[in-house]
Amino acid sequence: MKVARSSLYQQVASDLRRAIYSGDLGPGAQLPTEAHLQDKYGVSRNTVRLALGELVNEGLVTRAPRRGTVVRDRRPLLMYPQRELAPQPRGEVREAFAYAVSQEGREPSQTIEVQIVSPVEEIASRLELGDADLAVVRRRLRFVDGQPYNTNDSYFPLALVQTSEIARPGDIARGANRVLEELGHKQVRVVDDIMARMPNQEEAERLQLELGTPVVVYIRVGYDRADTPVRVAVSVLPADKHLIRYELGLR
Amino acid sequence: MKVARSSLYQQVASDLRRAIYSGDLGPGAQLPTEAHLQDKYGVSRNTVRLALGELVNEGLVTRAPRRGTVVRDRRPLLMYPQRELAPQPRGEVREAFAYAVSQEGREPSQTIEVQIVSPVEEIASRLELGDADLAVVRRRLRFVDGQPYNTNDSYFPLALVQTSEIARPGDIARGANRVLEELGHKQVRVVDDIMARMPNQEEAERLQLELGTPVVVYIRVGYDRADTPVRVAVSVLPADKHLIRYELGLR
DNA sequence: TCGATGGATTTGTACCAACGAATGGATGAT
DNA sequence: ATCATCCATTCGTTGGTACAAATCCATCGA
Repeated sequence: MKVARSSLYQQVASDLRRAIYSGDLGPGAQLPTEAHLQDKYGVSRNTVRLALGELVNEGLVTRAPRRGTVVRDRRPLLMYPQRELAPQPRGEVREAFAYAVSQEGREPSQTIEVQIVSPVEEIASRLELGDADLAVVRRRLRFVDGQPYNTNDSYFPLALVQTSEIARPGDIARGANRVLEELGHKQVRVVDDIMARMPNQEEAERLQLELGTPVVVYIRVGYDRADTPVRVAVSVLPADKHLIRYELGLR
Repeated sequence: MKVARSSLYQQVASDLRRAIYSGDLGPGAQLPTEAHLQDKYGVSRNTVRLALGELVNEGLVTRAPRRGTVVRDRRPLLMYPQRELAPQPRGEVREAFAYAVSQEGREPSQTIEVQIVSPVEEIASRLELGDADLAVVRRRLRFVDGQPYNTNDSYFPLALVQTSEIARPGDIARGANRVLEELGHKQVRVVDDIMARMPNQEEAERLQLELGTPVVVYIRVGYDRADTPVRVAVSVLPADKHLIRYELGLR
C-alpha cells in the first residue's frame, strides 16, 4: 500500500497520513509506538521520528512521552467579526466575545492588561500617529472553558481616550466600542486585514499552541465619522480553533 | 546573548530566530553553514539540523544543498474578496483576479479544468444538493508572473448551469458571475468562511509551497435573490502571498 | 569566448547508540 | 478504599558516522 516516494521517512509519513485522512485513524486514535513503526517498516528510529515530525508539523498529530502519538481533533469555533460592531441584543451588556462564546454554551473569561505605549510602526501608521504620539493598549488573553483561546490587543490614541475608562485598568463590561461612542467617536467604518503564519515563540507559549498550528492574524482598524482611526485591534487566533465568517449583501 | 531554554537545539534556534526578527539577518541573508554552527555552538550536526528545522517550520528560512540556509522574503499581495462581486470598472471584461493582479503591474495567468462531479458532502451541503445531484466544478490554478499563486475551485449546481458556457471547458473572459447573472441567478448575498491550516501533500505540490507555509482556505457561498445557493468557491491561498482585506461600513 | 566537465562544498537522508524526561499503571502503605 | 511511591514504557534530546544529492565554481576544451 506504500507509495514509492523519494525518501523512506516520506513513505512512512505518507502511509500514516493516508490512514488519518481516510479515517482509519480518527481523532484521538493512537498511532503505533515508534518502536513498533521501526519494526513494521524496517527503518531506524530516527527515520520514524522524521516521519512523525512531518505529521506534527502538519498539525495532524500530537506527541507526548508515554502517551504516545495521537491523532488531533480540531474543530473551530465560529467567529463573526461583523457582529462585534453590530448592536448587541436588547439588554445585553457584555462585549461581543463573551456573548458569542456563552451563546455556544461555553464559559468565556479573560485577563486584561492596560498600558500606555509608544506603538510600533505597524500600529502607529494605522492609527495615523506621529513618532511622539502615545497609545493606550488593552491586551487581552481570552479563555474558553479555562483554555487559552486567542489574544486581542486593542490600541487607542492616548489623546482620545486618556480621560476615559479605556485608559484605566480593568474590565469594561459594555465593551470599549461603546465607550468610544460615548466619547463621540463612534466607529462607522472598519478595515479588516486577515493573514496567516506560523506563530512565534511568545505566541505559542501564551496560547499554549501545539506544534503545527498556524495562527490567523486579524487586524481591524476602526474609523469614526470624521474618518479618523480610533482603534486598532490585533487578534491572534489559533487556526485550529477559529473559523471566521463574513456575510456580505450587495446593493 | 543566549537564553537559557530547555534544550540545546532550541537555544540555537532561538538565537538565530532573534537575529532574523531583529533584522540582523534580513531577507535573502545567508545563515552560517551547518558546519559553522556546529563549531560556533559546540554541538553535533543533528542538533544544528533540529534547530534549523524549527526555523523552516516557522516559515522563516529555506534550505537547499550547496545554496545554504537563507532567510525568506515574504510579502503578501493584497486581496479584496468584496470586489469580486462589485461591478468591474467600465469596459473591463476580465474577471476580478486577472484585473486585480494586472493592476499591480504583474502578469496573471491560469489553467482551467472543468468537470461534472458528485460533490463531497462539504460542498453538497453548502449548495443544498441531494445525494444524487451533480455539480459542475471549474478548477483553476492561478499564476502570477509564472509562479503558482493560488487555486480556486468553483462549484455550480449542474441543473442550473448545464446549458451555459460554465459547463463547457475553457476560459470565461467576463467571469462566471456574469454568466450566472445572465441565467437569472445574480448573486445578491455571499457568505465567506475563512480558516487556516497546514497544506496537505497535494496542495503543497500543486502550489509549490515551501515548508512552513500555512494556507488560508477561503470558501464563498453565493446566493441569488431567491436565496438559493448558486456558487461555492473554494480558494486555497498560500499564507505568505496573501493578505485578505475587508472594508465594512456600518449603517 | 563560450560551453562542457569535474571537483568541492553544503544540505539531505539514514543508521546506530545512549541517556533524560514524562507519565500510565502497578504496587504497596495507611 | 485511598493515596503515595516506584517502575516500565515511550517520547525527547544529543552525540556520532556515512554516503547521496544538488549545485556553485573553477578548469579545461572547442
